[in-house]
Formats: sequence, C-alpha cells, structure tokens
Amino acid sequence: MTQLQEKIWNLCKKVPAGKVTTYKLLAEAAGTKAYRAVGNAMNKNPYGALKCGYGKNMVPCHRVVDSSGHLHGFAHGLKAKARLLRKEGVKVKNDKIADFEKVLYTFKK
DNA sequence: GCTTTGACTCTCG
DNA sequence: TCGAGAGCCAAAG
Repeated sequence: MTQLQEKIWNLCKKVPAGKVTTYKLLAEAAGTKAYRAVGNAMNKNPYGALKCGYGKNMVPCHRVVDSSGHLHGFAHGLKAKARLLRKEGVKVKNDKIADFEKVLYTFKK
C-alpha cells in the first residue's frame, strides 16, 4: 500500500457515523489534489468494501461521496451504500445525500 | 521510465 | 438540467 492511501484511510476513519465526506475534502485533508487517487485507494482498499464499517481498521468508504453529495460508483452498488448510510442516520434520496450539507464532515484545521 | 487507467471535479454545450 | 469533454494526481502495468 502507499502513503497516500494510508492518509486517506486514516482520515476516513475520523469521519463519525451519521456523517459523510467527499473525495475532494479527503484529498485536501491528505495534502493532495488527487481526487481520483482517493477513490482509487478506496476501490483497492485491502479491508474490502463490504467490510466497511466493520472491524478495528474499518474504513467507512460508504461515508465518502462526491463533491455534490451524490453517491458515485461503489463496489457493491450504490444501493447497499445508501442503505448503510441510512442505517447510520444519513438520509439518502435517490442515490444521493438528502441533507448533504448537514451531514457533511469537514476536516478542519 | 513512460503509458494507461480510475469510486473525481470542473467547465462548456 | 443533463450529457460530454478536458484537466488533474497517483498507482499499476
């Protein structure tokens, strides 16, 4: 794995349940502008997309959406992702975050 | 070491 | 408002 991925995952893990973040914010927080690389890291995440939110080194990739709060591609489908988010208290409407601005988690400082 | 690809984002039509 | 194209960075081949 790479340093970038480690950063991304580390930041991802900081996102509390019921909150979501964007690839862009993640990249920025990681100190890079490689938005694509962020998603790429998630896609290749060694923890497995299905295991998102489970386990110690969990990487809640399902809490990561695009810059518009819209659920972009996902390994098992956006439906499962949306369902997980709803389960955590995030309102998902038509494969996109309903209260995006309200549940959006930003890495301040 | 160069080329290809990608869970992205922005801009233009 | 939706769709297509270009730009971008990093990892893999």
